[in-house]
Amino acid sequence: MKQKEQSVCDCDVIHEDVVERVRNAMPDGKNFYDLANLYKMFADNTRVRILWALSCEDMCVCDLAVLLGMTKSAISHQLKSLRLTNLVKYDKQGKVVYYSLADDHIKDIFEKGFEHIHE
Amino acid sequence: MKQKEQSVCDCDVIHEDVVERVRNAMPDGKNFYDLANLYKMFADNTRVRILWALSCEDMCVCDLAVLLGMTKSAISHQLKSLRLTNLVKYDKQGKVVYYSLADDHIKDIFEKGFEHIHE
DNA sequence: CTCATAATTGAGCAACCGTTCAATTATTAT
DNA sequence: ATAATAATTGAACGGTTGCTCAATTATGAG
Repeated sequence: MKQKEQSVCDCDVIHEDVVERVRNAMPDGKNFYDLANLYKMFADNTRVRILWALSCEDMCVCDLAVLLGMTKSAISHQLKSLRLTNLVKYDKQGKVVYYSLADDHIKDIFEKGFEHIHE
Repeated sequence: MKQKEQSVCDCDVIHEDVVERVRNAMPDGKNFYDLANLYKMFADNTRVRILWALSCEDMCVCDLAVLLGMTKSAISHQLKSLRLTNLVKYDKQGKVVYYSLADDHIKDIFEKGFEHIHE
């Protein structure tokens, strides 16, 4: 049995071969960071409903607020997060800002999720 | 222009037809709640790495701790969350508990995620 | 039985997150 | 210019969350 490999870990390796194989196959840390950040956007009840609504039709902040029974401010804050992670884009026409999904294949992520919870 | 439809909302409907259509197509609230909870499990750097590692090979708590450079306690806490949401299952053999993905199609969720961040 | 080790557990704490509230910007209409 | 409205913004508050730490359970070895 081998000594611990990282100072932060409090135990010995039990299956050194397994750990080595998985470690070698493991993508770079940045990938997981980005992946977790992507899923964070789907991990909130408000955001996931906004994204789903936009997968139906483009909508403005007011319409989303009415649809979800929330304030424009709350919706706007969430839309900002979604903008910063490039999940939605916007189109200002006069006073009204129309939001839409940044790319169609975001719907695929929904589908996979719904598939999983309906089993 | 129509009056606000829910007391919590602070504005009028701009596109009544859009809101109506989306509202009618919208799945039940419970679906979004479950969906958000599912994605929450992928929305943390530690959990997403655990899930990915388990998609490679079954592993015990110690191995995961060594692989990720974390304490057994931290890993065990996260595995509990993953157990409670039915994403992983475990198999105790003597003192060692082996964890594995609850079902193979969890990998599909990864694929969709990686597809999106690599564009 | 006693000891070592794998794993779990609960309390506590710091960091993060989502909403509210009030103020502000931008645009249109009068 | 003034008023009204769509939207954004930043601070603040309360709730949640992920890790640490110490204690505990469970199993196997000597």
